[in-house]
Amino acid sequence: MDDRKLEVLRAIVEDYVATQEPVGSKAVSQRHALGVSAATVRNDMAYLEEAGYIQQPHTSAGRIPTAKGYRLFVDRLGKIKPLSAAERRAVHRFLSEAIDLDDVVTRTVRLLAQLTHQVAVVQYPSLNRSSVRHLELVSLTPTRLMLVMITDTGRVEQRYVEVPAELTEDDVLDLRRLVNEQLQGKALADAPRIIAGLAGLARPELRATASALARVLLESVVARTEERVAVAGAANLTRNGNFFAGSLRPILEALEEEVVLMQLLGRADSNALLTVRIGDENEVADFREATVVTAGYGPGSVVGHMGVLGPTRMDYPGTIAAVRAVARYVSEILEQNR
Amino acid sequence: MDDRKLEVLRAIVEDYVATQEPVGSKAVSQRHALGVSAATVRNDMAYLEEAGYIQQPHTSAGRIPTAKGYRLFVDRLGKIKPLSAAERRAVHRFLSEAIDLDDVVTRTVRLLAQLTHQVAVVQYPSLNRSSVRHLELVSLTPTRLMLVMITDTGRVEQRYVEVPAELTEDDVLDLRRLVNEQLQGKALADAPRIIAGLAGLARPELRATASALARVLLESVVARTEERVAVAGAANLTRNGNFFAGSLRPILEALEEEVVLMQLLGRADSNALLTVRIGDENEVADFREATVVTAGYGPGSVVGHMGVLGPTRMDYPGTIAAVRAVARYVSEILEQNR
DNA sequence: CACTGGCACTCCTGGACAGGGAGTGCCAAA
DNA sequence: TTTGGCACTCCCTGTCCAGGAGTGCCAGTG
Repeated sequence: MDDRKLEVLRAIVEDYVATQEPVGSKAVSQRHALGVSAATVRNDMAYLEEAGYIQQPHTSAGRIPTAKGYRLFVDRLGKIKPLSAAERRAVHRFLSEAIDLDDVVTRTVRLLAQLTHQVAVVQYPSLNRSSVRHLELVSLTPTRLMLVMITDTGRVEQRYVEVPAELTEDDVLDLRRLVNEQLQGKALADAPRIIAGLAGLARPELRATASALARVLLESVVARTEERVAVAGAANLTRNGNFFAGSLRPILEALEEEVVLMQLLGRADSNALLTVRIGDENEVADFREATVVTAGYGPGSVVGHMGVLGPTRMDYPGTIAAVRAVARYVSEILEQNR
Repeated sequence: MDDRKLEVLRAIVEDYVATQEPVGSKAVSQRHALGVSAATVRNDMAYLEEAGYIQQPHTSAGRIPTAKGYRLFVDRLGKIKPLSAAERRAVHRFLSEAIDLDDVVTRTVRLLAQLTHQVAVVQYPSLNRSSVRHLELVSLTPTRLMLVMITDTGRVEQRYVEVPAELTEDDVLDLRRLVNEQLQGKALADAPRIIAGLAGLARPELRATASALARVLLESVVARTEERVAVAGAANLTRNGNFFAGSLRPILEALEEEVVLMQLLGRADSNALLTVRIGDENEVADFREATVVTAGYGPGSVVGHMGVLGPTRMDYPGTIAAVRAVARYVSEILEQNR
């Protein structure tokens, strides 16, 4: 494949992204300094179409890139355009004002939506890869406890525990000491094993209570694990004239399904720094017309993913840069809070 | 105003809500057993239009209700149609499976969206009207604490506290005892006053630390107070053919602005059990074409509001019934968790 | 051999226009 | 007060036509 043909493809992608209209040979030869005439561009375009990189919505219309064309653009042509210094400062400032972990996630998702003008999705740090920092037991009534678990990513989970017998202050202290001794510093992935043996270690008269506690602990470790996601920027779906072929309906519905969102982000179990899934490359049926750009984040190892969802005709260099930059800053912040 | 005229208005509202098309005199006289001819209905319609209850999109079209018409319908004509027994059971079951307060809110908002086929908004229980049940201090590093506040509505707030001096275990115990002694059981509304005096009560060598702690406490009591809202069912905006005149854009944007949502729900500072704001009655400009049905909820006193947002041409009896029923169940659940 | 200008062809788009239909307002009669 | 009749208005749909943009192909040129 010719160098010039690649340039023609780039021109088509860039113009189409900018104008949202099929781009013709004349426009390409004029607006991009290729040094050849429109007729030559036409020949190249015929080749590119034959090869499946571009297509015509109908005869006598200009060309638009196919998913395969965008893929080539992303892989070989798109230089990532870094954020401006001002943008970087703004990102940094905004994120460093966060008051707790939830706030970091909330701010991140808004920031991504705003920077990219697209729908942003951020996964809350997965519990799986974090470890227990502290467990707190608070007695509410004699037969009711509140269990609060704090992880090293700063996440807090709380649960009510109904216990079978009345507890004294000392009982609660005992239990608190026990669970902390056993679980503090342990990875959540290992927790279920440890929790299973918990009841056996308690004083005989506290066995029943300890096993009720163990049951709830297990739930809160296992059940809610990496379920939560934050979404922002749904309004951006209406930019550029409702880009999704049909209605917004299925997209808006999918955006409220946590399971779907997890698929969207999560399949990137790869540790790749950044993933771009274009059109058909998406496994989620509703997003076959969309592009998803995701990145992992976390202090050292990856504890979650974030990304944006937009039309295949998106500004790839800009979007990729934004996602990458934000993921890095968030990772830094988590690192500091370690 | 004639009884029959009211019946005509009801017929117009019901048919328009059902079909989404202007309704003509013939349809009214045929489908609703009024026992009069179309010509008579036409006379009544002329009157209703004169009085501002209905209007014509253009000459030679049927009539559609105005906001004033809906208002009359709601006030005088709409018998609320209660949920079916099956629905009530489903609501109860779904809500009682919630595992903590956040989960109650999440489930509630989804439930409302599903029951009403509209956009649902639920305010997290306001901190203002709740009181402190327990404060927990966990030392993370010698100069860093985590503060966890548990309120009697079951809400948990966490914050990091950077302290100026290194703390021993005993120091932390001391501080924990102090803040709990002072704040436990106190209403959050009274908390700022108490917090102000906190530093003065600490041992001299802990003064600086106590005042850092007080500062953070104050923030977490005041700042985040009743800021959070949950939204669900945005996809329902696309039902019935994009009901909002213009694009969905401003609506979707408004739904991501917590401030706007609070206005939407909050203005109902009235303790009215249920509020219906139709069209212009809404103070938020973006929702002038919409109807908002809200209800307060809480154990005994109102601690938050919930509601749905939909087109003025909504199924009022059904929607009102659903909002009322859900608000009641949620209140019951909070009551139990007291 | 690659590039270029010219030309006929295709197909979308928007405006103009007419016919059909639904609904109204008014009037005279019961 | 109600009713049937009738003329009128206006929207909606489909058709037609001209204009425009873009293409493919071909023959000519360096």
